[in-house]
Amino acid sequence: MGYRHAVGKSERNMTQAPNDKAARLIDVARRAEVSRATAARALGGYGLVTEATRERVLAAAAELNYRVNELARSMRSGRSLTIGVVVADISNSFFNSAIRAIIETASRAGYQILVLNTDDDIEKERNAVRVLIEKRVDGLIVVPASQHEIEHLLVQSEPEVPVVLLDRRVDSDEIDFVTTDDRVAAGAAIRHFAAAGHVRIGLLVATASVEGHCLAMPEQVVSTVRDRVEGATAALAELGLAVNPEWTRYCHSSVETARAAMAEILASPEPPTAILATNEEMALGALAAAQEFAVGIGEALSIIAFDEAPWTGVFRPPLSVIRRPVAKLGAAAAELLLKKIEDSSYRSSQVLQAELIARRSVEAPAL
Amino acid sequence: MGYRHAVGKSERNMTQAPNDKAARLIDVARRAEVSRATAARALGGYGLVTEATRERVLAAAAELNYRVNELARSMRSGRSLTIGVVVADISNSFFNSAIRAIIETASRAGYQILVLNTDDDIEKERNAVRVLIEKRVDGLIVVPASQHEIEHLLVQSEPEVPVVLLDRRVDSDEIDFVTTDDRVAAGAAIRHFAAAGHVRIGLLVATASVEGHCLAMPEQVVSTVRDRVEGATAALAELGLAVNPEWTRYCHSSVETARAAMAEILASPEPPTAILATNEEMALGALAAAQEFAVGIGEALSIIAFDEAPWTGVFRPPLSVIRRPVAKLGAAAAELLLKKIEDSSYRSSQVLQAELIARRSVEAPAL
DNA sequence: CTGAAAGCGCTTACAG
DNA sequence: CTGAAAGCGCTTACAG
Repeated sequence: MGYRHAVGKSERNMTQAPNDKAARLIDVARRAEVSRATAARALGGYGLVTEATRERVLAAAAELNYRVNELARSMRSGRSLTIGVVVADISNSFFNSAIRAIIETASRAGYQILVLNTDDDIEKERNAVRVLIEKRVDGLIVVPASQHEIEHLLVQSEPEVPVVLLDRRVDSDEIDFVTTDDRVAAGAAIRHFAAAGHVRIGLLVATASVEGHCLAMPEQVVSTVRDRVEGATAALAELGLAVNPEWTRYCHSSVETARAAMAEILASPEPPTAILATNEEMALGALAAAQEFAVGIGEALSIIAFDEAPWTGVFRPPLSVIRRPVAKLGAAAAELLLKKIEDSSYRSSQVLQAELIARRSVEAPAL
Repeated sequence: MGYRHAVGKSERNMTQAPNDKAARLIDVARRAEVSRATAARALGGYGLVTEATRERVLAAAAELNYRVNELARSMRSGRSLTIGVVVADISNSFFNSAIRAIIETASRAGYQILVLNTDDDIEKERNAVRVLIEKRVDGLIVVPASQHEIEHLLVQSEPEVPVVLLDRRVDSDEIDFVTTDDRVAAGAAIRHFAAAGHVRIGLLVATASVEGHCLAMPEQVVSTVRDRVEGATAALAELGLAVNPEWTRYCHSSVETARAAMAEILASPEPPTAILATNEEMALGALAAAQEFAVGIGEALSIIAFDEAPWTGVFRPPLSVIRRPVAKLGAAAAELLLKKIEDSSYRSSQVLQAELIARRSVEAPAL
C-alpha cells in the first residue's frame, strides 16, 4: 500500500497543472521554466524580463489558459479594484442611468462594480455597507436612505474606505456628495406655473417613509424630498401664492398610490390647477387620475415632473419636465470616488444644475 | 539611532491592532487571548467553543471593530460568494428589473452581484467574462450579445464556472438558459391584430446589429429578435396574410431611430394598419411618428409593444403590450445558477410564457 | 474544547 | 535580468 502510494506520487507530472483545477502562476512558471517572480513580471508587464523569457511565459500562460487570481492579487496588493454601489432602487430609471455611468467611468479605470439594493431601508443599507467593507471594496457610492442615520457611513472601518454620496446629502460635513440643486429646480417649476397664470399649485411628493399617502410631510425624508418641497414652498411664498395643504400629498412611490392621492386632490372643493410631480411614478399617477376625472392636461390641469423619462416627450400633450443631468451625476460621483481612492485626503462635493424643459403640459389655467 | 529604533519596537504593544490598519483575526485572537483558530470558530459560529470563550472573542471583535476579510476567506475557502452579471444595457428597463430580481434572490443566499455592461458589444462581453473569471466569481449570468460567438462562454476556465443565459439563447446545448417564449408571443400579437381585422401588419424591430434602420433582417441577430420576427412571420403565413417588406424596419434601439423608420413606413404608398414594436424604444418611436402624421392610434394605426413599460397603461389610448414575467425571469436565472454552483452537474433550462395584455391601442382598421 | 501549522495564489522587497 | 523567501488574512485538517 505504502509503496503503491509512493509510486503514484512520483509519477505525477509536476511541470503541468493538474487538469481538474485552474492553472496557477506556479504552473505557468514551471512550464516556462522560470520562477514565479519572473512569471509574474512577464504577465504583469512590469519589472525587467528579457523578450525571450516573456514570450516563453506568455506562451505557457496561453497553453494553460491561465487566468490571474484577482482574489490573491488583491489580498497581496491591498486593492480590490472593486467599488460598491448602494442604491435605493436599481429598477428606478434615474438610479439605473446613474449606475450605468458609474460602471462606465469606473471600468475605464479598471474597477468593477458591486451593486446592492436597499429599497430605502436603513437596515438593509447598514448591512450592505458591512458586506461591502468585508469584501474590501476600495470605495463606496451610496444613495443614503436617511439624512440622519449615518453612523455606518462614517466609522465603517480603519483605514477609512472613501465614500461618495449620490443624489442625496446627509447631516454631516465629513462625507462628500454629488447632487443636483433640487431646491432651485422646484422653485423654477413653481415660477413657471405662476408665469402661466396659476395661483393654485399642488405637489405630488414621492417618499419612502410613507405607506399609502398622507397630507403632512413625514418627519424623516431624504434631502431631495425636503429640497423639492422647501424650494417649492419658498417660491410660492415669494410669489405671494396661497399654500393649501389639501393640494399636496406625500405618497409611497408607486403609480397606483399617486393615482389615488391625485384622485383625492381632484375631488376636493377647490382643486389646484397645477401639480408638480417629484418623480416618474407621481407623474404617471397624476396623469391617470386626471384621465379618470376627465381633466385635460395643459387645460384644466398643468403638470411638471421631475426627471425626463423617455415617454414624457411622446405623451400627448408632451410633459414639461425637470431634466437632471443623470449621466453626469453618476460619472462625477465615480470620478470623485476614484480621486479619493488615489488620495485619501481629497475632499470635494458637487451640486449640478437641473434644467426646466417647458413643453405643452403647462398652459394658462382655464378660468 | 539603532538603539532608539529598538526601543520603539519593543514598546509597541503587540496585543492591540495598530490603530492605522483594519483589525485582523490575529488582533482579535490576541485581545481575547486565544488562538486564531479559536477566534475564527467563535466568529464563524462553527466548531466547538465554550460560551465564555465565544463571548470574549465577540467582545474583542466588537472593541476592535473587526470585519472579516472576505478576500482572504474566499481565497482559502475557494468560494467568493460573488456572482457576475453581464448585461447588454443596465439602463434598459427590462434588464434592470431582471437585475433587481437577481440581486434579491442572490443576496438572500449570501451572494453579491458584480454588474458589467456590454452595449451588446461582443468584445466588451469577452472582456467582461475574463475580468469576472479573474475575480473568481462563483457563477455567471449573461445576456449574450451574439448567438454564435460564444467560445468565451464555453471554455472560460477549469474548473468550469457555471453560466446561465438570461433572456437569450445561443447555438450550444452546453449552456443553460432562462428565456421567454417570444415566438409564441409575437404570433399571439399578430393573431390579435388579425382578429381585429388587420391585413397589413408591419414590425418595428430593435437590434443592436444595425446603425440607423434598414429593410432586411441583419445576418447576426440575438435569439429574441429572431424569435419575434419568425413568430410573427409564421403567424402571418398561417393566416394567409401578405408580408410586404416595406412595412417592416430593423432599427438601432433608440426612440429617434424608430421614429424615423416609422415615418418612412407611414409615408409609403400603402402603409400597414398595425405595427408590432419589439421594445419600449420602438413603441415610443412609432407613437411619435404617428403623431407627426396625424395618424390616430387605435384608429388608422393599431399597435402592440413588447414589454409592459410603466407608462403604457396611462398612455391614451392605453397600449396593448406583451407582458413578459421579468422579475420571475431574473429570479429563475439566479436560482438556477445557485443550484449549479451547489451541484456542478445540475442542468436545467426554462422557457417562461409571456402574456398579451389587450388594451385600446388595437381596434379594427379604418376602411 | 483549543492550538500549532500548513496553505489558498499571488506580489514585493531583497539578494545576486 | 532572475530567483528564494516572506507575507497578505484567513480556514482547515490534525493533534492533543
